[in-house]
Amino acid sequence: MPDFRLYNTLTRHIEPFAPADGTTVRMYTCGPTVYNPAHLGNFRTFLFEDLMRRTLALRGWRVHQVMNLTDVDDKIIKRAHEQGKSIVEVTGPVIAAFHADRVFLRIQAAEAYPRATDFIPQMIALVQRLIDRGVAYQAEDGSVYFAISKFPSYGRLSRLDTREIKSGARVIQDDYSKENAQDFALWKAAKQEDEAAGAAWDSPWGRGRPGWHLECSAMAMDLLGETLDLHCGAVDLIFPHHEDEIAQSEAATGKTFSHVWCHGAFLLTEGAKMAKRVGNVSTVQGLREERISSAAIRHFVFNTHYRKELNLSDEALEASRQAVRRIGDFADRLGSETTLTLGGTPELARAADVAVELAEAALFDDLNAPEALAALFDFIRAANAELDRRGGDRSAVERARAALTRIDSVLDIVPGREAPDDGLVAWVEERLAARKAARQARNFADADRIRAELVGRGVVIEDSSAGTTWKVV
RNA sequence: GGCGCCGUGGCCAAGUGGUAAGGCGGCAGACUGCAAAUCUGCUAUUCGUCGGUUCGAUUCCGACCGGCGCCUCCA
Repeated sequence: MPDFRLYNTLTRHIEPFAPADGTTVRMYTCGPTVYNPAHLGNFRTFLFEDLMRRTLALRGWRVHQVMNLTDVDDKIIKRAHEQGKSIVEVTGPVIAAFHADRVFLRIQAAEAYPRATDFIPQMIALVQRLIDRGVAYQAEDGSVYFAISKFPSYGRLSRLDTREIKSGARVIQDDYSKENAQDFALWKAAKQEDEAAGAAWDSPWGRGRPGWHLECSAMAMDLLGETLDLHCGAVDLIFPHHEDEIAQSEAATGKTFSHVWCHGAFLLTEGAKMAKRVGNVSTVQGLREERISSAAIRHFVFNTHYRKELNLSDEALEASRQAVRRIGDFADRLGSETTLTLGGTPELARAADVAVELAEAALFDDLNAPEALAALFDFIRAANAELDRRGGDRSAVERARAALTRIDSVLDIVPGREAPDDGLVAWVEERLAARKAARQARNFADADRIRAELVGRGVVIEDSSAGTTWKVV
């Protein structure tokens, strides 16, 4: 069994990883708050989690991933209020857009996408459990808070246990009801707007709604059990969100909430964190309109290690677009009947084996996708050179195909080829026939004119001894 | 102020205590009628700066410079 290692935020070390039961990884990933379409920064995290689940699968484990959809929170209620809608009316279309973007980016579906509003009873039960254990209390304002003073290991994940608010920190809101400024809300007493937006539920503490941290704990434990193998998110969730999840979960169960915590780094634009409040966001929809392919976006994201900040730029995106073009050409070549007929060499088969071995080793070592990409490109160069030799061995070609398929089962960066419509095919074939005749007559002026005509409609041709192939770009 | 991350060729980006993967771009060559694709060669004596440890540091330690993030609800 190959090693599998992950960087655990809890210990700040790369350590061996395996699911507790030896077969299925139970993984919780913090999903979007659905008040606004997710931006590319959000999706960098979801792509990191996609890389995670695919790599776990490559390693041979089953994956049970849960990603929550936060469909009740301050911003959603505010938006509902502004638009005179209920929170459901606000979140419905945003959730649909999220999945559309997710599918476009080839992010595999998680096993479950629970919505916070569908788990209110479980959340209430969790709050009750915490009150019963004496670690939560209802304050004068009707809200229920978690008393961090009752949870000694609070701050272990974020290492901010001796926190003090100093200049430079965001100013804390006055909240007279809490016993301690650092206590966080489990259950928020309903306000007028909450009721109006359909964001209030009955509870033993009166009408109210769940706090943000509470929902993740309640849903994770309900769907995956009280101890998870893995919990993922972006670095900004380390504090307070994940810290608070640990506190309320472990205070309630007395068990470890998650063995391993993994956090992805930010996507930056113009040197600053991409965020709605900074106003420098790029959306998946926007990139689609610029005709940036999902393969190029995946390459761009996976070309940098998930724990390192990544700057979005046109230059980097263009480089990824070209890199992915090369991968696509190679995939086409490898997949063609002609290539199978011409066959490969023993060296081709060997290169395929080496590529798989190196890519797996890289991915299993804390998801080193950049190194896996390097292995893939080494393979592409070696394989192209070997294919030029027409070794005649079909099995070598099949082995190379299998290698590409295996590596791409994680990266999924072979660009898709949309099947051209029949009309275009007929036209291109007629033009190519005319060009062939012109070339045979050594009338290169006409031949080049036809080629320019094809390029004008986005058709690029490639002559080889085996004939002329074409593709739409 | 506290905690933490980062700084590698024109651009993007891996990496190791023993002398720098890969991609994009560029240059030259092969192939081609010309292209395209592909292949071959070249493109960092050097890894922010200055010290220290070491036989040896880009990799460990310290200082400094520069960039970024978190410090209560932001992926």
